[in-house]
Amino acid sequence: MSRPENAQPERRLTPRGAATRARIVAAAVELMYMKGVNATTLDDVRAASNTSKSQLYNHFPDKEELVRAVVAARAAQVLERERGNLERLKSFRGLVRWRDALVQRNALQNGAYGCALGSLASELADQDDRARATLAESFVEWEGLLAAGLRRMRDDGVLKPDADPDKLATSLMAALQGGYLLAETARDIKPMEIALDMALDHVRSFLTA
Amino acid sequence: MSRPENAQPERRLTPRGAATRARIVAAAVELMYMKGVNATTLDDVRAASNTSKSQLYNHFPDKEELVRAVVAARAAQVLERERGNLERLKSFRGLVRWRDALVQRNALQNGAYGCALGSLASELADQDDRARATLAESFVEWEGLLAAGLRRMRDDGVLKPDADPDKLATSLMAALQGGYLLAETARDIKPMEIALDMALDHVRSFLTA
DNA sequence: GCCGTTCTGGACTATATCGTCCATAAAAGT
DNA sequence: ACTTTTATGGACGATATAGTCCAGAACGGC
Repeated sequence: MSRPENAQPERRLTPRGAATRARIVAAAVELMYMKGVNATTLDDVRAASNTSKSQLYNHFPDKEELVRAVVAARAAQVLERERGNLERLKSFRGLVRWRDALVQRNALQNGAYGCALGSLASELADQDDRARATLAESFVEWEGLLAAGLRRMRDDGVLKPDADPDKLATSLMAALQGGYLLAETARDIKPMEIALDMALDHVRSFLTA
Repeated sequence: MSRPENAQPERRLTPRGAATRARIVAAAVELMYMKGVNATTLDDVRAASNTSKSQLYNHFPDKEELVRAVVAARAAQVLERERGNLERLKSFRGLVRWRDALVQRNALQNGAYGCALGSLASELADQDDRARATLAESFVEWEGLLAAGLRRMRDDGVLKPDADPDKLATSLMAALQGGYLLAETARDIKPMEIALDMALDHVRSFLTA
């Protein structure tokens, strides 16, 4: 109650504390991506982050809150990257480059682990409603980046006037997520490429030239 | 070694034993769909199936094997259903009916839990390679049902000769899976409809008439 | 009906995992 | 410099969970 003007930081953090917290979250993000949320124990996180039990519980009241921090961190990270890839999108070639970057990145691990956001969503959506809500917002924002680019293309006359940027963005995102899942399961990038190429073809059908 | 001609049944099962085993698997299938595999405990399964610890371990050496049985059972179930929906597919309208059935079913739970196979795949693909392989085969078979229908359409002149049934099937499956995931996360069927409609539009672009 | 096999109930063990606690160290505020 | 707050290490406790075991009931083959 002493600092009513700022609800966010429950407590003051020294630089050292902030660094520890960041190390914990970074380790948890990585572990939960590779092993899954439920299969990652706090002891795994403690070991990987070179911290101790008291540090974990100093920063997070329980595992659920750590998971939420992981979701928030991962979402911020993915959106940051995608902002870089999409904020200047204004041509079909740009969309192809976007596709290529995602495929290439996923090819490095042969599709393993899937989409950093998608796998969290699949595991958490029916288990933690707050995490689900954050993930839902993140997908909306991600689609929003696509939609904004598509809208620019439409307004520039690259896409026909009847192209619906929002629906196209959702379609692209679904193809991407479905592609990730099939690639992860098959341990083969191919289905992801096919899925994205179909979605791109659909966008292409709205091209003016 | 006494029954080298049949590797499958490790042991004889009485009708009662078979019924118990089926009850265990059915309960586990349901629980793991709703709560996730790792979040489902053997005690949950025991209680839901009205069995005891010894019954669980009489039929499955460990949890991992139960999970594999769950994967196999769910895959068989989904493929059975999809066989019914797709084996007579031979028109675009049939494809639309297929889409509608899936959307309607998923709408009943507002998208919750996602695809019965997809959510298992997401959780298990990087955790149990045998489960992953089974799921990968199941997706291939599911796509195969779609591909067979699309091939019939092409051979009947409904689709143009340059339509690629396999690629179209993979695209449809990716759109379906991505749609499931977005719907599950948003708790809203809409993105699934949009994703499938785009994929159908893509098929439509190969229509002759 | 008898005998061996399968099936069942449930107590029991071992361990993994979450979470608590406290003494001490480090840092910040004044 | 001194006090207060924040950070740390790690022992400890409580519980959840996987897995074992065995005595006895039910069942199938003959």
